[in-house]
Parts: sequence; structure tokens; C-alpha cells
Amino acid sequence: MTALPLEKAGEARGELTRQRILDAAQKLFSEHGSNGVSLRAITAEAGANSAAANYHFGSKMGLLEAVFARHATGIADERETLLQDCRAEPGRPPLLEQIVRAFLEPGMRGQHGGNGFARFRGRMLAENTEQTRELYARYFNDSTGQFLDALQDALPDLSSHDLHWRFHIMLGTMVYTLANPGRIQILSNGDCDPSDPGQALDTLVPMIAQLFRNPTMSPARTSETLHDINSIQAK
Amino acid sequence: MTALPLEKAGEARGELTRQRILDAAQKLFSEHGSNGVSLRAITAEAGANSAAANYHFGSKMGLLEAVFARHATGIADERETLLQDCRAEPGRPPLLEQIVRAFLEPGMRGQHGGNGFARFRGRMLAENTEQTRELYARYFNDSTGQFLDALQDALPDLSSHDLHWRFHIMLGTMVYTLANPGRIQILSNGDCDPSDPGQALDTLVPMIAQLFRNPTMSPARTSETLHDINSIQAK
DNA sequence: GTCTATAGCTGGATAGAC
DNA sequence: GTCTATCCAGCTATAGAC
Repeated sequence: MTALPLEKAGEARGELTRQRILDAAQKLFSEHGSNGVSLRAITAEAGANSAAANYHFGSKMGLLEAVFARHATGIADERETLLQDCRAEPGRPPLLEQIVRAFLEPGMRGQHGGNGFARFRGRMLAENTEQTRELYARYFNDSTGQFLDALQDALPDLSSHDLHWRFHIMLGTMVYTLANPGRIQILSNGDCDPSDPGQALDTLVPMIAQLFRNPTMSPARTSETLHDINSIQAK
Repeated sequence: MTALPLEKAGEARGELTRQRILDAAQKLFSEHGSNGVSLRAITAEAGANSAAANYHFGSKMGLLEAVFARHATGIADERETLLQDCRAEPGRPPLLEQIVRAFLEPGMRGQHGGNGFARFRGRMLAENTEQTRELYARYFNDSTGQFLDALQDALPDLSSHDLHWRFHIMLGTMVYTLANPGRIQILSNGDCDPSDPGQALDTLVPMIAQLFRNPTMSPARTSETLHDINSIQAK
């Protein structure tokens, strides 16, 4: 597509082929999962041959890792940068909204979240194989820990147990949104579209921030306390 | 394993083999996805041969559908029965908690949710292929619509748009919990265990009910209104 | 109803020309 | 660096004995 100045035809074409294979792999892995698509199909989509993929990436698994690594570090870095900018200050959104957005946004749009990598990531998470678990832990465990700490600081009265469970809800929502099963689009006749990153972020960030902010309701006292809470919160 | 009295050796063994193949398929599909495991591996686990599986189910895809159908109808029926029992009444949990639990519980434990089918279902949802989407829609669209209606009745002031988005969060949490990526267990040092259905339901039901109950916060006025809301809700 | 054997195919990986 | 050609493992599905 883009016509780059070619200094050395060989090298430049090599880079382009490598890039095209990565792009095709990201697209097809996203659509069919890592086991649902063949190396042959990927390289055909890229206008190359399966031998080229093995030359550049060693194996199909190497290709999968390369697709992942291409953007994962960028997402983790962007998250941490955004987190460091979060602070409670007049004229800014509430701190919790800032933290939640800092966690969700880098993976959902922008340099590393857009162009299909979001969907790829959602699918890798959903597949939940030994390999993808290891990859995900290696690239994201650090920054995730930082966000848990920041959330606990912002919510000192929330128990660690509840904090982690709400984080679990946020992760599930993120993964489900990225994987885009298209279910709520149909059920809402197209009114809700989680595959639109702008709409998804603007809608989910306040909902999830509010979820973190809700008071603890221990299961045992659910039925007694909720009447009081309803009378305060219900519109 | 179980030594049943055999009246007619042929028929009884047939049923047992069929059952063992279904059980093995459910287990291995759950662990590796529908493309990650071979018919040979399934029938080996069941102590049978791949020909037996094809005899009983026609094809590998037929086997997948049979595993799904074995419990899906039961879950949808149980959901609808539970939903019809939901009502606001002194001495019972709040209506919203009842509805949320009626939706989540049948798939997470009991006759149709336990014994690994929960995990199988989570993985099928996560795989999100044309076939699994179709299966899921066929078996669950009706009851899901009923729950959306019941929730809208219970929350007349919540916009349809917000209602669907919150339902999206509930679906994502359910799928992520069923698929059990094990991530929050590690991050919380084992304190949170979404793979324990009792703990998961008792924790998630009040959190999600509260999520539905939260007031609408349009993205545009997020920063202004949240300070008021904080002062009411923050502990 | 269950088995063995196998046909027929697909896909990952490699050898070697260019 | 990229191609063609090919090897071989592993899969689904079926034929046919029992």
C-alpha cells in the first residue's frame, strides 16, 4: 500500500513481507483463534508463502508470540504512563474514573489497541491456553499490580477481597468487550455497540468506576441493608 | 468405573459408551477448546474408539452439539422457572438480587451447571465461532429476552441503552468467570476464587445487582455529578 | 454397537533452487 | 529473503469384520 523509498530492495521487501505476515496473522488469529487458522491461510492472505513465515518467526507459535509482543509492551507502558498522570484535582474527572480509563484505554484504541490488536488480544485471553496465560502474565502482571495498588489507595475503606472481585468484573468486561461476541448489539437492536471503542470507553468507564465505589454489601446482610441503600440511590 | 447391572449387555454398554464419550468430550473441550483436541483423544479418554463417536454423533461437530444440548435446555428452563418465582416481598432478598441470581445460578451450579459444563459453556462462548454463536442464540435468546424485560420492569427509570450496557457487563463477567482464566486467584493470592460457584454467586449477585441499581451517569456530566454521589455513597 | 484398518486430506516444517 | 516442492505427522470419517 505505502510506497516506501527502497534503498536495498532485498532488505526492504523482507521487512514488508514480515510486516504483511504479522498483519495477516493478527487479523486471522483474531477471527478464528490460534487453532482455527492455518499458516498457509495466513501467508496466502499476506501474499507470501508458509516458508517465509517459518523463516521470519521459526514456527507458528513464534508467529503468535510475535503478534502479541508487537503491541503488548506498548500497552503496558502506556498504561503506566497514564496511571502516573492520575490525580485528584479540580477540573479533572474523579480519580477513580481516571484510573479505570488509564487501565482500559490503551488496550482498546490508539497506537496499540486499534487496528485489530484489541480483538486479537481478547481472543488470546479467551482461549486461555498455557501459552497465552504465560504470555499475558509476562507482559502484563507488573502493570496490573500497580493498578490494584492505585485502586486500593483510592478506596482505602474497601476490603482487599472486594477490590479484587470488582477488578475481576472489570477484567471480564474488558475481555468480553474486546472479543466482541456481538450479542448485546443484537439484543439491543444495534443501540449498544461495544465494538466502537469511543462509545465503549465513555460508557464503561463511569459504570465501572461506580462499581468500584459502591459500598460493600456482604452476602449475609444483603436483604436487610438494600432497602436503605435503594432509597438513597434509586432515582 | 461404576458397575451397573447389565440386563442387555449390548444396549447397556452402548448407552454407557455414549455417556462416557459425552463426559470425556465435555472435559476435553472445556480444557482445550473445540479445535484444540482431537476425536481420537476424546475417545481414548472415554476408553473407546473414534468410530464409536462417529456412530453415535455422526461427526465431531455433532458431538459438540450433543454436549451443548445435553444441558443447555435445562439451564434455560431452570432460569425461566426461577424468574417466575421472583417477586418483591418482605423477608426475601430485593427483587433485583433475585433476578440476577435467577439468571446466573442455573449455569454456574446444580444439575446443569456443575460437573464441568460451566467451563465448557464458558469456553464455547469465548470461542465465538459461527457455530457456537448459532447454538447459543438458539438455546438462550428467548430466556435472555425475558430477563431483559424483567430487569427493565424492575428499573423503569433506567434507559434501555444503559440497561443493555449493564447487561453486557453481567454477560462478560459470567463468561469470564465460567472460562476461569485463574488470573484473579493469582493476583489475590488465592483469596478470591471465581471457580468456587458458591463464593462466586454470593459475591457477584449483590455486586451486579448494585451495578444495575446505580444511577445513570452520562459521560458528559461525569465530572460534575460524581462529587455529590461520592459524598452519599462513599463509606 | 464396537472394533481394526485405512482412505483421504490438511497442515507444520524443511530442503534446496534462485 | 523468498520461492517451489515435498516429507510426514495427525486428523476426520468410513468400510467392513465381529
